[in-house]
Amino acid sequence: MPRIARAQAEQAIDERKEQIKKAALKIFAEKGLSGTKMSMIAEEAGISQGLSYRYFESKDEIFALLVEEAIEESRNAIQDIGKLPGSPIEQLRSFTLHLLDEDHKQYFLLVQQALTSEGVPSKAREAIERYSPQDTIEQIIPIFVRGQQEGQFAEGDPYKRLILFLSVVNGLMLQDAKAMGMDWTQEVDRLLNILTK
Amino acid sequence: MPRIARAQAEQAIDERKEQIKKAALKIFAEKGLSGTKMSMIAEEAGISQGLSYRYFESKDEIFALLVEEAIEESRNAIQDIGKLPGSPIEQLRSFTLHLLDEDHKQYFLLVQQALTSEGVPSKAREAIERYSPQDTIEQIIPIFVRGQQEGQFAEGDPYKRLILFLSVVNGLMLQDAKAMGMDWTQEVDRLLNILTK
DNA sequence: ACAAATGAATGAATCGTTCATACAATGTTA
DNA sequence: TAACATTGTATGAACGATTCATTCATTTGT
Repeated sequence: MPRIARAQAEQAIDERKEQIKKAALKIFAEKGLSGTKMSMIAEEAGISQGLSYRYFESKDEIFALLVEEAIEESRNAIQDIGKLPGSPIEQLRSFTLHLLDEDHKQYFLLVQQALTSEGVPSKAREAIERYSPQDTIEQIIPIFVRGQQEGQFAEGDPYKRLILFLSVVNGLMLQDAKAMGMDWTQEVDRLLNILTK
Repeated sequence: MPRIARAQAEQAIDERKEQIKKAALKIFAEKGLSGTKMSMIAEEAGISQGLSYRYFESKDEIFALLVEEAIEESRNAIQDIGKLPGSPIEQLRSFTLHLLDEDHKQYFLLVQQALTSEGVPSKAREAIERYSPQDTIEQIIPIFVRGQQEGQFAEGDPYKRLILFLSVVNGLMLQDAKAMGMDWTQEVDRLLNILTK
């Protein structure tokens, strides 16, 4: 077989894999591990029932793979936040908008699902334990504290404030995912009012 | 059988029913219809697998019964809100605290589950259609509008604002139900910042 | 020819529901 | 009061319908 054809074939395979993963991510994020049926993924991807198994070993493999990617993504998103330009409020604002952004939203929700579901594959469990969302909060705390020192943010326990805030964001995403697709990105400033004074 | 003994027996039956319903409500609110197994209800109630069926026809019957009760509750809670003393903010504050109150929280979540689950028993579906949470918002809108006129609340489409607010409250409850039981009631004023200016 | 794709078929697991059995409380008889 | 009978309550193992991940015989496209 010629090199070129082989390379093309491999690329086609990768594209299919991506297509399936993208569909799976959407459903997993919304419905959780046990709530997602392979048939749903197939339908979302526009392929037949069985085809996923040409590209992946099992449902669990897909889930674990996505969780690992989600964590990787999350890690990247957070590393940058402190280096963003602007005041603490603007930094948090960018970060929140980033979270609410379609792709990241799904990753975020996926990790939530992995945290609250039963029977999560061990591969995924380990990945989460290695980098828990607890760490997310601890990364953001310095920004919040700086905001307090500069007088923009309300006083009080930063940890508790941020938990509240992230819970709200999380809840909003879930709500959004289920019910009508309202666009909350316009309302981020209202949400930030929870933190400011 | 003497009157007295019979009356006692009937009361015992009612108590058992309540015990089972209470357990079921807790689990249904948290896990939804299909997420709740009869075994979970039994465990929560501290009884054996099969006993629920001496007191209820089926899982669906229990669910539908609870949904009807929840709607009844909800209707009552909302009727009063306009008559509460104080400014619009204080009225909304009372209302929110009321929602977050343990029992009502579970009813509130149950209705949400009924709204977003598949395969909801027709009895429950009809009850919800008769009195949807849409109405909840419409009942609250006058209060919000008054708040806007008096300058306490931010400008903008009241409907959208309240959807946002209730979504946030809802999300918080779900979060709360899943993760550690943090007490958010202290944070209600922060949440109300979403609505005020 | 051959890989890609299909979707019906499989079979294991899940879970609502039932049922044979045990138990406790009350009633009956002597 | 003691022995027995009766009734309603509770258990948890077993049943059977259904669901769903996975497989595979077949078709499609190149």
